[in-house]
Amino acid sequence: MTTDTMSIREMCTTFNVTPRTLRFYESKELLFPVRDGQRRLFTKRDRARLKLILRGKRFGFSLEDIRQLLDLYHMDDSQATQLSKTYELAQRHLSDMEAQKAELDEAIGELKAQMAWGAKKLAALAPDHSAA
Amino acid sequence: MTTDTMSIREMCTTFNVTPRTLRFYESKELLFPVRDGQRRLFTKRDRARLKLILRGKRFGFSLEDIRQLLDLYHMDDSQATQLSKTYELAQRHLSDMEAQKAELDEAIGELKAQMAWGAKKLAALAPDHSAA
DNA sequence: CGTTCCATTTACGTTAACGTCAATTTTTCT
DNA sequence: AGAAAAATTGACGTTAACGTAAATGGAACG
Repeated sequence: MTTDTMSIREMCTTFNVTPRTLRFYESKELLFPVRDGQRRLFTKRDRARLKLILRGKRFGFSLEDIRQLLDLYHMDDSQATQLSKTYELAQRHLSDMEAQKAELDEAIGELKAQMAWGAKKLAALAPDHSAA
Repeated sequence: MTTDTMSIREMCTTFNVTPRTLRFYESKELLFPVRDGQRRLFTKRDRARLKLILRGKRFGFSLEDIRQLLDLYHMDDSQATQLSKTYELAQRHLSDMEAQKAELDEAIGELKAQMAWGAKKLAALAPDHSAA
């Protein structure tokens, strides 16, 4: 274990984000890199958080939503006063996600049906290429 | 069948959107209400499209993405030249959605695990209320 | 027939999530 | 040491997806 921390460049290539994005997330208190003089060093914790941030984004959560959810993932025993509040927030997000899953399943089914229709149309328009 | 079309107000209450949103979608060519003089009348087709628009939004698709997908859903036989292109777009979106579904399943599992941890902490902090 | 209500158009404002550019340090390489 | 490369801090710009306000125009109602 040479370092255990990563430079901003390493973070960018690893997670495919820009430096600006990492600084922005720090300014929004989503990440807390330590400092080596002026330079940022991202810890394992930052990496874990960033993974969750990027995942949350893919699900359409706002950064502010994500920031609050991260509190649940990284809550330690000392700061457990807000735990209950955070727990409720997580409950709501879980409901959202399960509803989203159900709808996603339905949408996938519908899209597949439409694509079957489209494939049929395509076949009708170009019957020559069927025996390639 | 008294009307078969809906006023902008009816649309708003039915779909829980603002008039501005409907006009905005029309300006972006996502909806095509007919006119009664100046006033918009939304057809059954508009309603079907709006449902898909709102669903797409919930999945994090941009309006431009959605606009192109709507072409697949509402493509008629005459305008089938672009069908192949649209079909490929739909393929990509379908892949995205299935990947999203897989990730969503995983995230739900993780969030549930975290919540179990949180519930345990909560129980440890307030052991008195267990026998209500 | 005047007023009140709803719809329309035009146009500027807003928020989130960064992008981009400039001016400075700070490193790193030779 | 000196030059090039990389990091930092402002600060203004940008895009998407509407919000909001002002002016105008029918129409419905007592």
